[in-house]
Order: sequence, then C-alpha cells, then structure tokens
Amino acid sequence: MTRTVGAPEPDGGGTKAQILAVALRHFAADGFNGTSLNDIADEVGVARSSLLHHFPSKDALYRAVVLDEFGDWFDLLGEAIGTVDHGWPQVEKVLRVAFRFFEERPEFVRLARREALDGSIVTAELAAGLRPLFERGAAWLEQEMDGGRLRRYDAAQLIITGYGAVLSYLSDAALITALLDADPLTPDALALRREHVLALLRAAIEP
Amino acid sequence: MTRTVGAPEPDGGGTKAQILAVALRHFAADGFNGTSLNDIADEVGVARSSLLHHFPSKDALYRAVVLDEFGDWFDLLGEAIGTVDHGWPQVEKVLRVAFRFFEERPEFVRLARREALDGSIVTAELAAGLRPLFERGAAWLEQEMDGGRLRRYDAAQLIITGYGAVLSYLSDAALITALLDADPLTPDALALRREHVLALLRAAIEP
DNA sequence: CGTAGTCTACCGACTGGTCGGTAGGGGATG
DNA sequence: CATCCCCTACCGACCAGTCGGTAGACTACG
Repeated sequence: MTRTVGAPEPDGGGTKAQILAVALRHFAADGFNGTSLNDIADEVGVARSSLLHHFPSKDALYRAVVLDEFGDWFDLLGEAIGTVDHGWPQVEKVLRVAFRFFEERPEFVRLARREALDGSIVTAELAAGLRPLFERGAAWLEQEMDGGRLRRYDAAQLIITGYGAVLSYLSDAALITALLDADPLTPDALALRREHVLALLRAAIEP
Repeated sequence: MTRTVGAPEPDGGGTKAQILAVALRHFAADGFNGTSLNDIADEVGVARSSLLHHFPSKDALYRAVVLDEFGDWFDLLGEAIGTVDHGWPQVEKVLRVAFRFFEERPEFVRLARREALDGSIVTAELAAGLRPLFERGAAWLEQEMDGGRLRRYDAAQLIITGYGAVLSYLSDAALITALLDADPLTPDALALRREHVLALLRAAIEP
C-alpha cells in the first residue's frame, strides 16, 4: 500500500479485502468467464499486476471469494441448526434465517447458483463442507417424521426442494422480473415470496 | 455444401443443423462466455469462418440456439395446458409432462437456468413468449381455487415454486451429486425426485 | 537493509470477426 | 451440348483487441 496517511482504511478495509469485495460482485454478476481481472482491478483502482500480487492467479482469487462467502453461510447455518427445537417451528426458524441471509446477500445467491450449475473444482469442496450440515438436517427430519411431528417424505429430497424453492426466486430474478413485469426484489415482493414458501411448505409437511 | 454424393445427410442433418446441435451442447455446458467459436467449429469439423457464414455472429448463433430450444418447450407447454381438466389431476398432468421434457433434455435445463441467471437480451424475448402461458396458468389456478378444487395460494408464486422445485434438482446436478454421493440423474433417482415433488405439491395444494 | 505493495512494460495465447479466394451445383443462353 | 454466370458452402490467412500472467524497477516502511 502506498497510502501514506494513517487514516484507517478510507477505502474500506485494505486493498486485499477491497479486491475480494469487488471480485465477489463481478463474479456473481458475470460469472468466472465473464469477469476479467481488468474489470476488478480498474474498479478497485489498482493495476492488474497488483491484484495478482495478492492472489497468485484468477482461479485463486475466485476460490478465495467463494470460500469466503460460503464460510459465512456455513456459520449461519450451523448456528441455526444448533438450537434443537421440534416440528414445524424449527423448520420455519431455519427457513426464515436462510431467507434473511439470502435477501441480504444477492451476490451470494447468484454465486452459489453459478457454482451449482458449473460444478467447478470449488464445488467439490463446497459440497464437502455442506454435507455434514445436510446430513444433520436430514437426520433431524427423519427423527421428527418418526415422532409424527412432521409428515413423512424423503428427507434428502425435502431439503433439496426447500433449497430450490428459496433460491430459484432470487437467482432467477432477471427472468421473473420480465415475467411479472414488476421488481421481484422489493421488500414487499420478498415478503410475499417468503410467506408463500412458508405457507406452502407448512401445508405440505405439518401433520 | 460440397457434398457431392446424394447420400441424405450422412453427418446428421446438414451443416447448419449440426452447428446448432453442437453449439447447444457447448452453451449449455459452459455458458456463452465459456464457449468459443473454435470449440464448436472444431467439433463440427469445419472452419470457424464457415460457422460465421451460417450465423453472422456468435450472438446470433446463441440466439438461434436458445430460441430453437425454447420453441419446443413453448409448443409442449401450450399443448399440455390446452386440454382443460380440473383440480389436482390437471396439475399432475402438466407437471409430469414438464418433468419428462426436462429429463429428456438436460441441455435445455442448463441453458434455461443460465438464461434466467444472466438475463441476456434473449431473456426478454423468452419472457414475452412465456408470459401468455404463465398468465393462462395463473388464471386457471385462480379459477380452481375459487371453485374450491385447489387450496388457495398466490397463483403466480405457486407457479414459480413449482418451476424452482422441478428445475433446481436438474440444473444443479453437479452440486447434488457431490452432496448425495450418488448420480442424481439415473432413471431411478429421477423417478424418486419426480414422485417426491408430486407428493409434496399434492399435499400442499389438494384441498 | 529487507520486505511488502505497487507500478509500467511486456509476453504468448486466444478471442470474435473480416477478407479474398475457391470448388461446385444449377439455370439461362448461345 | 457448351458456355457463362451466379450462388452457396467452405477455407486459410489475417486483423485488432483482450486475456491471464510475468519481469523488473521503484518506493515506502519497519
């Protein structure tokens, strides 16, 4: 950093953090192939080679962005699953936490969708991190179904369905905008969506 | 065409059709930015310049591929909606037709997902074509809800949820593979998924 | 002095697209 | 029938521009 003045990060958290933030936006918006290092470097206000000083390659930068984002997601999810409740109230709690997280971080949604779609190298790592949570969720569902507190379904399929119901709306906002002729990401629209999914899933799985 | 012998298309439907087929595979697998004209030309066995003889630009080729694919989808959907039944049986019929179409055409699913995610120029056209069908479906749902043959939900949201539930599993096969440690696209796995979605939606919307 | 961070300058590979030219089929004309 | 002409399909060569990545110099700081 050539910044001489001691002002504590007037640009928002050091060059490296800034690079990560800008890269996230670009990778989420345009994908890995659609993003050039120049795009990122220009926006950060730095030479491309400086960018490659902090991250040895474009791949490495992408990895860092993805793992960073998903780290937050894993933390939140682990925390939400931690408190052991029962039946629909617990499902609703986890879903609301997830909704909130996604609504606050549209880039995460798009990044995740791209990852799931492309299946890059990072996907395997992601899945490895996701799997314990997934299995824990499935086990909990099984237990609740056994106890008659939830209607019986294939637990894994149920999780996947929930995931799709929550994420599709957000990741495909571009299409839905054109379809509904209205912005699907306004607070009102998001609330409508959230309550719809909750109502539908509740009707389906509450005994 | 330099083909002298009268053999009717030994390579599978003329150069242009062949280009479209190969381009579909590549665009679906790697996206627009991730696909180079060389990739396509090489696989077809033709020079890139020849490819640009049939389609004036890469964009034009992509458009042709997308509109082609979605044309089939519109046709099928219009046909499935055409027969007017009532209540859950009609919903189930449409869902089964959709499932079958998607299962048979994995490239379509990925292409559609990428379109919805990226929101290119073509997306607007697609949405314009999709919209009448969407509105017709929503109107039908409203009518069935009014008649008490389906439980009441926001019709548009319901369609979007169904769309997400059906498509996510297929488009995110890469992630799900790593998550389940099993191929989610085997006939058995697909059947399991199909019946799960049908059972869940039925429980949610049948009165 | 060493090191971390940044820069400019450069590289080879690849991109989409253009250009000029060619081979051959099909009609029209003599 | 032979010849001319146009058209479609195709090609190799080339273009300007962009890509990710490298090399080396400079500077500020501890």
